[in-house]
Amino acid sequence: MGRSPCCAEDADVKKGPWTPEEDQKLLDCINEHGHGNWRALPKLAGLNRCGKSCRLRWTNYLRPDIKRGKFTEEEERDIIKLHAVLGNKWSRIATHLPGRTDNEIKNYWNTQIRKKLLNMGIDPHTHKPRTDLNHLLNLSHLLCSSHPWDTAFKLQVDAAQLAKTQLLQNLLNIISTNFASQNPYPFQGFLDGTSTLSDKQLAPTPLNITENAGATSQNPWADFAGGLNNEGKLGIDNQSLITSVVQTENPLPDLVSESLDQTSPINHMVKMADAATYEAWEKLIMEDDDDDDGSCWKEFLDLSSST
DNA sequence: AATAAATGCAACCGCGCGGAT
DNA sequence: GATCCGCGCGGTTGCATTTAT
Repeated sequence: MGRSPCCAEDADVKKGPWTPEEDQKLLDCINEHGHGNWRALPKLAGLNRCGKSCRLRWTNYLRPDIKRGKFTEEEERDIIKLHAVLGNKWSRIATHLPGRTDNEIKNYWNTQIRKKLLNMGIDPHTHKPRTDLNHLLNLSHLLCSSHPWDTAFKLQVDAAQLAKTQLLQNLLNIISTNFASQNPYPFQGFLDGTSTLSDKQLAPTPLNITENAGATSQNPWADFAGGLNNEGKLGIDNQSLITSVVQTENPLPDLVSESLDQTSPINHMVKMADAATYEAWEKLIMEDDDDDDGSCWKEFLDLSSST
């Protein structure tokens, strides 16, 4: 025979929100006896609750090391980076964010980050650009003709902000171009040195903001230098931004998707990847984050929330 | 001010893994 | 080796609060 059933099978245990009295009982009990055996704990604490419910209350709310309050930008970046490698492994992600619970991170992802990524044109499942045309059209619409800076306003708009917006638009152009040519990894060339973009394409070219703002470029990089300085050179913010974007795309293995095609070879590879591989990627990402000033995600998230 | 809709979050549900019997 | 269950996890639900109309 195995063990006896948990929670005394359909016992009339209380469910729903915890009262302060219940919290105190649970705290007192754990302080006195620890929480080695969740099943036995409710009885020990004098609680009419399932052990599972007690464990959840402790890990998600009562634990003394839980950090309360809003997520910082750094935490947000870490979550995004880790999610790109680990997928919805919230508990694994939580191990890199001291004081945050998996439940809290999961909720934050679903309510905040997910929306931001979608607004940025990034698929939150794959961390790759969204390819549906409707979205690209909507984003382009937002960035271009219908935007308030269509007329005199654009003469006054902050040049750096405009540069960022144009950069995003150009990135979308590149992405859509590469997708159109069946290239699922638009930044792969930067990784292996076989970039399909020439130095000429990458080089900044002068741009008349008043004429070109909102125009759709045939060459994705041709008017990349929007918002540049008087010499027509790319501003340092944009240089670091594009570098960050490329670097952020590069270090990752095939990204984890929640909706992987079960028959695809890639999915098979993902399944076969051993835990050590992912741990190595986790480590790499977190180390990379130490060296990174975080400008990439911050810029993107700021930009996203301002549109 | 009243109501509806949207949002955020705590808690529950169900499943899989691994250990105990 | 087979069976059973504790535990932890990810997904989902439901309620309270906030925002929009």
